[in-house]
Amino acid sequence: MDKRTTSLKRAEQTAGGIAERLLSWYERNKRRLPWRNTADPYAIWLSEIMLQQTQVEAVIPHYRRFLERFPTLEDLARSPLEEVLKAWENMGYYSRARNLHAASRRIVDLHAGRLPENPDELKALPGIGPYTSGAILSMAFGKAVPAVDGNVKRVLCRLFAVDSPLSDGATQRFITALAEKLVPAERPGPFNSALMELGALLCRPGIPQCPDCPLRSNCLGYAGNCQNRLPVAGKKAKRPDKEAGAAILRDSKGRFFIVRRPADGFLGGLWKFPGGMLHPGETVTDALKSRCREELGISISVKDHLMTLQQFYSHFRLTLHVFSGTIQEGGPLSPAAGNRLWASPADIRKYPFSRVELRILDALFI
DNA sequence: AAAGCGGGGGG
DNA sequence: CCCCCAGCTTT
Repeated sequence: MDKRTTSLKRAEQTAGGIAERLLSWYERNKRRLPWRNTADPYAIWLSEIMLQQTQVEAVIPHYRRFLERFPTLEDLARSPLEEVLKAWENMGYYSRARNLHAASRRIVDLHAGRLPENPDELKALPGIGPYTSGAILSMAFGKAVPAVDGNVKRVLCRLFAVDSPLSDGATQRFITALAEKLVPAERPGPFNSALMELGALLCRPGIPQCPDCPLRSNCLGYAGNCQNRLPVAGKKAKRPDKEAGAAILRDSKGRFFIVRRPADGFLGGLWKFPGGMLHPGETVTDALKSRCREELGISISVKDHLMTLQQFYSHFRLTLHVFSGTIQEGGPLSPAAGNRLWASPADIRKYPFSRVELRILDALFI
């Protein structure tokens, strides 16, 4: 019989015992997390979006602040995107905020303000994929569907000694099939949370804490002493180095000239200081003048070097040279006035910025 | 299937 | 330096 078929059969046969021991362990060892105290589908949805590729400890303060600022789905839907991005500031992956906002409006318009309870309608909402759909359905609506995140993939790879690369689509489908066999009809939400909690607390990347594991007797990885080598990762992409310039342009009143980034691109919708990437062989001064000319239609002169910052992003590493400067000609507020403005030191932190701009403001004591 | 998309924690 | 993190969307 096919190896994966055997594993699926094994999953089906052992599912009951696994769920029982895992849930028992979970009740005794689970962390107290803010989103575990609510039954509000909106709050659960919000937590799952925030937790995408983001560690629990980093999410907690943002989650509390966000719910305080937008207590209900309706509050979120009727607020401007700018305020949602401000609440998302410093969390990264800002498309999550844009999608959350867009989805909230769609839910109000098409679903009477309530999150839909079927997978197809959920996954049709922007920002909700297979994992988040499963998490909402099981945790908010009690449906017996899996929620397969990075933790669950790692746990199941070890539990069933899956040694094919996780980057492979077929492996991912197989893991999901295993999870479907395991998720119980009773308490599917806590079961999914428990599987993730096991991955976060014991079955961690690298060397897992097998002696404490409630599923050790079921674990084929432990039995074969290959748990430390699983899961098998795919190949990783190298991050290129990039260089950019930013110009701090102030008017006679001391206000800062800031520009809003395009809505759907890198750090989309957030504000920045004018400037951009250096082309090969270009000096910072030339790049600043050219990018301001090309993107804003303004002519600037570049004065003093203020600072140089390094910022790491998911797919490249940026060195950002920050210079002061002045606007020579070209009315900065026309024609695209909606995407550029003068911000006073008292007002500037009301606009959403990414991490690197916040570091510049900090360094300038603004 | 691969790339684009942030920021932070930990080894 | 590396890895990983309660992933999704676009190409």
